This record gives sequence, structure tokens and C-alpha cells, in this order.
Amino acid sequence: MAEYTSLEKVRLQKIEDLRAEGIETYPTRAERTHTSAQAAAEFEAAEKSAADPTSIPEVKATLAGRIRAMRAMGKLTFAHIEDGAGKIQLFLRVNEIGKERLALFDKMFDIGDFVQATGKMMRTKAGEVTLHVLDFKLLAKAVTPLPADKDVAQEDGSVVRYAAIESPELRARQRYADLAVNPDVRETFRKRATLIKSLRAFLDDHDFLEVETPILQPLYGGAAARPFVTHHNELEQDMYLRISFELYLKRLLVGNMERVYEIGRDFRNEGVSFKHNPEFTQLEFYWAYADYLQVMELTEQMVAYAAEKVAGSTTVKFGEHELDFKPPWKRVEMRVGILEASGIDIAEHKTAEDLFKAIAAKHPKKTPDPKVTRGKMIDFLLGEFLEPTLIQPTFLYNYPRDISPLAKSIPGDPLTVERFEGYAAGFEICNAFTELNDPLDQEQRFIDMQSDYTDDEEEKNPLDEDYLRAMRYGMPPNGGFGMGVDRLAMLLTNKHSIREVLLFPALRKEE
RNA sequence: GGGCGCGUAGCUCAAUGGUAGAGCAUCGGCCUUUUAAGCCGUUGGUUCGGGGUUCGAGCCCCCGCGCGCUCACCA
Repeated sequence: MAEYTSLEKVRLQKIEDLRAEGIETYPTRAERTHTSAQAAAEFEAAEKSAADPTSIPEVKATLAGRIRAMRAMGKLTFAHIEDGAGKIQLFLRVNEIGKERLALFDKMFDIGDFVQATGKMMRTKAGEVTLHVLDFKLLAKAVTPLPADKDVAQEDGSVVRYAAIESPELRARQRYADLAVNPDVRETFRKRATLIKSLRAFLDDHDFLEVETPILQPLYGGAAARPFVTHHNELEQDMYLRISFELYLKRLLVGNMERVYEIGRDFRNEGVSFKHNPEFTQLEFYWAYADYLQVMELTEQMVAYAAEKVAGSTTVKFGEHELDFKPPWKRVEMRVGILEASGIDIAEHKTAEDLFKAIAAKHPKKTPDPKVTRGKMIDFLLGEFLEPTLIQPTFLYNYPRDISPLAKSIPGDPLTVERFEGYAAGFEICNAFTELNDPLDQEQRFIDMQSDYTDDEEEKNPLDEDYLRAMRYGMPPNGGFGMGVDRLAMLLTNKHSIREVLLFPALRKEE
């Protein structure tokens, strides 16, 4: 049972008092005729049409919104309400409202309450477009005050207070309050919706079919990550929440679906950070008869298209950087990029042992775990030396085979696969390759993975026999692609934590 | 999971180991063009929780909880 603070008790008492007077505190219906923006626009048009200020046609409106500020001055009251379109001022005067009703508004209404006000539009002496209220109605009483104070020290030592919430915990845990108080947060999530819509539109326009594959899976796969495990009672078996869509989407290529994509949630039972949340939104597509170079081109077009829709330009501000997503993006072969960033040529060190010695000789303070595979060491070099330097959108291409069990080798180079990752602002946003479609090779890769990681239970991928069965029916050559949509959302909204672009990021439960 | 930091009124923050405070919000009053209005007055605390040291703990010590930063993990 909730325990009420003294402020809440005051408001609960007001609810009781209002009801005692026959005023409904949570009426079922509202009678809004205009949004704040519509009413203001109509009034401004009326002003323009008038020959002189005394002959402005009357604009009547009933507005609805949440009280954000109140200034009671005895026989006058000013208030601001905020609706989906913005804020607008209300002006109440004893002349029209009467002493009792004005006192009711002043004493019984609070910041945070939803109200409806009917009147005619006017402009105040200060020049603000305002609703001159003739009648009003409570729509919903708020019991808890919005936690909306933020003090900012000014240069002259004074303190200015803004209606805003700053505490990251409070903002994430009570996103409803954050949204109610911080308009820019609503704007971020509007942009996120635009982003997802634009990705869909782009892929639809390129003849990709949107599909939905299981989130609840008897086996997991398609990525190296620990899954969440759950249990189906009637089937009496454990189920996994998917860690990627890959193996299901590629089954669809076996079924003659040539271009498919899915936008949905992936779940990875791993650490959280500024770029990791246990559940995140993934976009994957698979494209028959294409290879990774074609996917690369489509990727830069798609992201540029999305940037244009979300930010209005292919150039976006991200912290101190200006990121330019305009195609073509910079392309760097991974071997060359690592050589330039670390001074080590991975092509000259073809075993894990050799490579480790080379790293230890060159960078004695930055060495990988000596027990890992060559591919993992290369990945270490990439993360340690190269990744932080990739600020402008860049494709890194040609990856080690042993960390890419689902990608096809480069003809004539068995250690390297046709794979690329897209980077921007120093982190990975997407990952793609020419997909392995040889069922015999695929089976061997799965078996190799099992032995490479025998002592690493967490990274062991279960062998998916049904996926191999599907491949044996024949899979067309194809290019596949995966992208962390949340990370792209971060880039396009200039947010530096994934929590800022997730409405309800994962948090420990309270208490 | 490791390291560092933080947790005090509804909110934002103070308080050498010595009576827990300020601003805003609340509540009461004045005020017919305000805009985080203003002025006067008023109320409000399990100092995150539990234990310990001490004559005395918001402060020192231990354990726990939550959050932030960071490292590890994340082909």
C-alpha cells in the first residue's frame, strides 16, 4: 500500500473536497476543440486578417492539457498548460469567472493536473498568445507532484530554476515523469519512431518483405552471446529468448523468399553499458544473389536515408563531432586498419601464438589473453587500437574466419571471410557478410566452434541440426546484414547512452 | 563480476564527531497583464537499511540495497 507524503495528503484532501462539492475529479470525457498550436495559429491568422487591433475576429477554443505553471494574483490568474503540441497560457479573470470559481482554480488545482479550458484567444500586454478563459473543467487530478526542479548556477552566482528532471536514475525509472516534464525527451522518442519508420520504408521500397520469426526458441544461435532461459510448462522443455534472427531468416531464403527483413527485439544475457542493454532492437535483412559489397552499398544508402528523415540532413552532430553519413563511406580493409593503428600486420602472423608474440613485442602493456584464438586476438587489436579512431562512418571489411562461423571465406584466402562492420563515433553499429550457404562447410564450422571453445561454455553455440537440414535443401548465395537500431538512434539524436533512446531501459528492481 | 564515487525535506543542495539547515514546492495572507511573478508568514526529516565505535554519529568502521562512472564480458 502506498504511503503518502504530506504533499500528496494535501492533494488527496482536495480530491475529497472537490467531490463533496459535486465536482468530478476524473471525468470520463473531454471536449477539446483545438490543440494549443491550432488555437494559436488560428488566432494569429485572425490577427493578420484584421484591419486594426479592435476588429480581430473572435477565435473560440476549448483546450486541454496539463498545468505546468500557475501564477495567481488575487483577481487574476495566469497559468500555462501543455498539450501534445506545446504550451499555451491561460488567463482567468474574476470579471468573467467570478470570485468563487477563480478561488476554486487557484486553491484546488495544482501543477500536474489535467484541465480543460474554454474561452477566446487573445494577446496579453506582454505579447503572448493566450486563452482568455470563460469556463474550465478539471479532467484529472494529480496526486503526486511532478519531481520537476533543476537548479542551474549562473555566472553571477544566482541560481536559476528550470522545470526539468536531471537524476539519471529517476529519469529512467520514472520515464513517465521524465516525459511529462522534459519535452526534449518526447522529441527523442519521436525521432526514434521516425527512424524505425524510415528503415521500414527504405527496405519496403527495395522489395524486402517484412517477416516475424520466433522470439521464443528451442535453440538459440546466430551470434555469440549468452541467452535468457525460460521454460514452457506444457511442452516440458526449456526455451530461449533469441539472441539474433539470423538462422530463422536464412531458413526463409531456403524457402525461395529472396529478400526478407525483420525489426524486433533481441535478448542477450550480458553486461550493461552505455551501448548495451539486455534487450535491444535489431534490424536484420537477407538478400539473395547479393554479396557483402552490395550490402555495403545498400547499408550506406539506408543509413543516409534514415539520417535525412530523422535529422533532416546526412550530417548530424554527435558530441564534439559532425558525422557525415553521405555515401560513400570510408572503406578500410581490417588488416590495413589494424596495421595503421597498431603497427601489427596480422597477415604476417598466421597462428595465435605468432600473433600474440608480435603484440607482446610491440605493445607489452596491451596484450590479449594468450589462450584465445587468432581471430579473438585480431578482434582485441581492433577494439583496442582501431575502433576508437573510427569516428566518421567507416566500413571495416574482411574479417578472420574463426570469429565468423556463418560467413563465407574469400575465394583463395581460407583464413579470411567476406564480412564488414560499420562504425561511427567509435563504436560498431552494424555487421554484415556474404552468408555461408555450403551446408558441409557450415557443419564443419559448427564443429570447429565447439572444439575452439570447449573450455568456454558461455560461448559455445548449440549445433542447430534443423538449420543444417534447411541448408541441405539448397540456399541461394546471399548477403546478410544486422544493425543495432538503438545505436543508430543514439547517433542520430546525439545521445551518448543507450538508456537515453530506450523508453524503459533495464534497471534493478526497486527495494 | 571488479574498482572508484554518490545516497540528507516533495525537488535541488548545505551542515570540523556536538541542537539537522537553505532555496523552491506545500499551507495561510496581500496583489486586475503575469510568465520559474512578487512580498509577508507557515509547515515539512526513520539523514537509503542494518550493525558497530563513541559521553555523543548525517559525518568514522563493517554488512547490505540502489544509482552513476569505469574495467571486464558482449565472434
